[in-house]
Amino acid sequence: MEERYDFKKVEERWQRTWQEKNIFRVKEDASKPKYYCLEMFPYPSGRIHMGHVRNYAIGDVIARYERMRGFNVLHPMGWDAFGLPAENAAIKHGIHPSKWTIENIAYMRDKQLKRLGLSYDWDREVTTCFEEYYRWNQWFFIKMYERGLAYKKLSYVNWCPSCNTVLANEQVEGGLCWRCGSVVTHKELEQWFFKITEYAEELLSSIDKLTGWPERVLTMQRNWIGKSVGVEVDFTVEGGSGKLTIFTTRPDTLFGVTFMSIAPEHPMLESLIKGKKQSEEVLAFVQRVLREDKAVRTDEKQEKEGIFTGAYAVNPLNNDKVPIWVGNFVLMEYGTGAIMSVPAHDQRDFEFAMKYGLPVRVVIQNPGKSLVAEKMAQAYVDDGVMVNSARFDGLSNVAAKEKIADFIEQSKLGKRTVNWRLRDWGISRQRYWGTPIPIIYCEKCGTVPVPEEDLPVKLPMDVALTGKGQSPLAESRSFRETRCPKCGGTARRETDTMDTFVDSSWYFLRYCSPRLESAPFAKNAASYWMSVDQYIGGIEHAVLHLLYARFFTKAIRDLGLWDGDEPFKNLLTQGMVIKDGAKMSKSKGNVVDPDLILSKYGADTARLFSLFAAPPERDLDWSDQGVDGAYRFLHRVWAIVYKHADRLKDVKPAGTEARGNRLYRKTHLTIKKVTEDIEREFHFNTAIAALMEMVNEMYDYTSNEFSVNKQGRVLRSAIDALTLLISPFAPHFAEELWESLGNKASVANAPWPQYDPEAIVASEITVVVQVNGKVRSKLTLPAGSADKEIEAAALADPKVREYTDGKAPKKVIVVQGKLVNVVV
RNA sequence: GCGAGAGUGGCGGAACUGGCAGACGCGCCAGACUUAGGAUCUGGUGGGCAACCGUGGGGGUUCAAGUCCCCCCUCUCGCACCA
Repeated sequence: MEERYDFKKVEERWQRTWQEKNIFRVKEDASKPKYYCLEMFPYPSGRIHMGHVRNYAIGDVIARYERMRGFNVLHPMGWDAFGLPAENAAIKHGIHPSKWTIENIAYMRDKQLKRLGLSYDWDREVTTCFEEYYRWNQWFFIKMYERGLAYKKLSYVNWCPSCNTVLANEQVEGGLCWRCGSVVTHKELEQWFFKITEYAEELLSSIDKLTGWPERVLTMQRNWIGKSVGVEVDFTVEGGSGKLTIFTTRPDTLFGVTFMSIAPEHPMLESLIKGKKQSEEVLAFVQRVLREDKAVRTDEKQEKEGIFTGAYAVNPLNNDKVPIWVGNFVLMEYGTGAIMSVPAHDQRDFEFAMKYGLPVRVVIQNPGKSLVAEKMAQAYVDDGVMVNSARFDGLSNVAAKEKIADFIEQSKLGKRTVNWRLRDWGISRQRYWGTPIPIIYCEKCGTVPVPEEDLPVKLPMDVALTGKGQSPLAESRSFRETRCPKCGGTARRETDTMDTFVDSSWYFLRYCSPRLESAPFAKNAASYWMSVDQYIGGIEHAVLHLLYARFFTKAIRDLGLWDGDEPFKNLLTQGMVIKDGAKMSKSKGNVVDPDLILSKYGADTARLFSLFAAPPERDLDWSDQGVDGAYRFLHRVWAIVYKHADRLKDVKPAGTEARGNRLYRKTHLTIKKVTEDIEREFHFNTAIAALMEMVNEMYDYTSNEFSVNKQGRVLRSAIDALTLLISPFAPHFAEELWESLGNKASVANAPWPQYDPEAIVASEITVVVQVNGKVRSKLTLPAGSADKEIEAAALADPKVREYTDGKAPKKVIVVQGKLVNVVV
């Protein structure tokens, strides 16, 4: 151990040692409990940013802690390596996406991540753009195709004009592209879909099992899936031109229908307006609305507009004749594209009725005060008693919901049904750098999946990328033209590639057996390692990756490949790294480059600071001065250990005989505190604060006359504990101290310290004395003093006497060993 | 509008079941060592001269409230015409 802490030497040395000795290589071991710790793998953009540093530092503390607790820890890392930036770089700089990606990975792995000292089993590295990986994307696709979970249909899709590709619903944020922020347009295209809706019910119901996930992620998923239970009801169109089917979640308001509204795209529109005097006007309205951009039209602030079609529908419950309107707010893709409108009990309908002078009919009476239709200023949407609803009058509307639904089903007027907001997952992308969809189109045989033995369908390397036009793969004749696997005739390949979110939907399973060539993963390995015990990543994936991965896991289960329902048992969503109150971004000029921090302070300081400055789930405010503080702390620890290490090398650590010693007690209190803080929601910031307190105590303890004989053993046990406790946070640093104390094996595999409950018992207690709830004095009493003794001591206290002014106390409250409140 | 989370010193943040508000760190002030200090160590540091006042604001419960209850304000994130 050198006198001065030289982080560069220390970190390089231990990184080399870990690698040479394969300290973090793991394999299945039935004799040990397993722990799977996973951080969301990065996109190889070229450089890591502070968000990555934070994410991996958090994961590494957990992995190292659980390892020391005796778990067999799987802690892998890989690359989400397909995606658009590689293609854009190719277009801009003329470098092949493959070369660009592989060079980025090499830099990020060897020059950045490895410098952070993360305890990964690098032998399990997974790279999704390699054939050995993406062939299994294709294999899953075919398995899903065979089961009807992958299908092709013509559909309106979200189209990003800037990225030149399709986007899934999950990738459109407020009408803008999630990647580049361009306004998303719509296009009709033949698209491949994964039938995620098949799992809608289970994806929703098993959310309740995800007790280790943050509530807001669960809420976001629930909202996204958007289950709504209701009834479909057939209204007949007056004049006999068929049925108009509507969906409602409020069958209890059926008697209050005063008009109907249909979407401008509704297929019945044409027949409804045929021969009506207003048909031209209606068509003009519809065309105007349809020309508007979808994002604009569906903006809530957009004024609700409509026009009467001239046609009427008959309410099957009371035979009322109600006008049919076209509304710009009615969505063709939700429900049936037609709604019944009940202005008395729906605010939107109410506003629409007021605007166009349509009638209001109350069918649910407010039990408090009587509603009068003409005097209503807004819709009444709460529960109440049924009125104006024939034989349902007098029932509570909650009961009537069921009764009316029953009646509708019995009379064959409609049926109970469930509507979902969740749409099937469109996975076709008209881009190059992704997994080719393994489908062949044959004129004779139609759509033919590529046979398993012909996989992978390799991504050709000689495709010209222009960024213009359709799928780049369509430009490659050698790729496009092929033979039909069924009849051998000429055929063409599908030239779209898969959404890269397919890659990340099962990579956690691949880590279980990353080099397996016969299957995506080995069932026994997955049985041992899965599920992921702790998953860590950003909140931005709440409904993208995290929903797709859950879907894939369930589909994989149904393929019989793994016996589990959910991929991630516990989820930690770490906050963003911000600086000067804003997210780090090039345009703001507040980016902190991890490379600079690593060169100036080293990995251990960078890790320590990013864990100390805020609890993991909160945003972290980066502060250069705060980093100095973390750096200083390590130097301070180094200095005190260096000062005593030589003398203490052969000193036995103190045992139970040291109970009662101040530093010994602090040591055990710190072991307790750090352990509990890690266990309790990973509160690393307070755990590190406790370590700082302990170091302050060590300085205090050794500042006066110090004798190795008398105090050395206590100090030795303090330094031992400190080294172990700090090792998940500052691993290189801890290894160096651990070695200097005479240990041969890596601290990474040393057992986590245990505290001695007897050692933390205090011999004296400080009792706070309050008069009328205000702190007036403090008493130091022997531990275990009885309440009566504490009370007597408090009343005898001169300060208390002064404040009670000689009056007899009205009441005295004694909180066991802690506090006395004298009430006068 | 709905849902989730948050408002505590000059700053980042502590306070786990109601019981000393401000742990720990940054910054600042003073001292020591020094030719020097942007190194290190030691001490101090919520406001106010004081009584006292202090956890976004206003009420309440309680011997005791950052913590529990009611009303309101602000900020962040997500969803948002879903019938």
